[in-house]
Amino acid sequence: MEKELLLLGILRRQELHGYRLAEFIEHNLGSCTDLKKSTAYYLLEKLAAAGWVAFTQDQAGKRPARRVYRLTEAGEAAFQRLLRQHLAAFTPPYFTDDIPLAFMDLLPPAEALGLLEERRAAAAEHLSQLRAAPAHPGPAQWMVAHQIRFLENELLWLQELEEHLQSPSTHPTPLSE
Amino acid sequence: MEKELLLLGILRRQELHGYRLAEFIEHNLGSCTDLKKSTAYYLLEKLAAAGWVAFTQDQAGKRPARRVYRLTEAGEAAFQRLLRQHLAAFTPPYFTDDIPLAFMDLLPPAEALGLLEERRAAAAEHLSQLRAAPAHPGPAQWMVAHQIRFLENELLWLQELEEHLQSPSTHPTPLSE
DNA sequence: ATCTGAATAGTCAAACCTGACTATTCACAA
DNA sequence: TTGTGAATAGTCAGGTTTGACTATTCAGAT
Repeated sequence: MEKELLLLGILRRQELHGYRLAEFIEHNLGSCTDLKKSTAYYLLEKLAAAGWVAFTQDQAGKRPARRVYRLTEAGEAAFQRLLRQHLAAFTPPYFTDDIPLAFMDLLPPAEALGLLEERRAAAAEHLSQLRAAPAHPGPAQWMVAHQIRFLENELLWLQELEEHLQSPSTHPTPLSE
Repeated sequence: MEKELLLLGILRRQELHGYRLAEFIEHNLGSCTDLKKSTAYYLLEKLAAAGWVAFTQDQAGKRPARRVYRLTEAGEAAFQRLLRQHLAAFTPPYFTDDIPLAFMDLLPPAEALGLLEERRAAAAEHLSQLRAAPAHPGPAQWMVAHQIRFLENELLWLQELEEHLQSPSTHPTPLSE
């Protein structure tokens, strides 16, 4: 339900139609969520069916009427409940990028090393993109901060992984001690 | 395609029928992937349609015939290609748990703090579960190691977040400097 | 005045994923 | 030998997500 929570939280601040909402998410939260435009439309209909948002038709000129969504009272209650519930919960994430690590041993160490260096370069690039971002002040601050924190840790981890591949003996194996 | 890569990599080592495959994943990789049994069946059919795996009917007694899947040559080629491609790539993960952070400021700081403490306790619990796991040696070593590394960083980050909530002035705000 | 490409606004079929369900076999206790 | 619960093996309807598509409006170039 986290995506629903996000939509509720945004609509709570200001009423919007689907396109604006999706645009807002893409521009402000693009680095923190994978919610796509078509998913947003889908979820808006679901929220409307649940009575958590309502909409009015906004007929401007001859173009197809836009649905302008706003939070209902039931929606506000749901938002409050979901916010608390999900703030207290911890869900371990799954890293799809980790799957190839399970088969690294099938490659010549030198090749694996080269590929991991590519990966680390991509991660480093991504991190500097994030750091360079317009530093827009807003509710996404903590989300971005966490993402940065995560990436910094990833870079360290990838470096250690590479060091292990270079000289397995002098560097600790994963779960060792 | 990472999930497909995982299935290919497992079938490459040994031919299996759907149930064994799903069981293997659940037991050995449960903490690292969210691949479910029914998804495995779905993907197996997809892989078969693509010609990357083939199956033989294994009729034992009166029970419905089991499909025993094995890697084809095309599957081996695909595996080699996908392994290199995904080992070199970096895909930023999205943390659904971060979404509520965007709305933390709507709660009284004391309440937010309490909820975050719950979250950190859950994360710590999860970490010790992982650490206590049977330390099965296998190809999943690096995946588990990464997960542990990630969780350690998460705990530190949550602690800092809590400290900031307790005394915003003396602890740095997210993107500050 | 008209043309063109970008921005706006949204739809839809197809792909993906999952929980809940069915059905058989097996171990073993009663 | 019969009943019971766990393990085995898989299916399927329904929910979710997405890329690709349509269609309108608008700003500025020609």
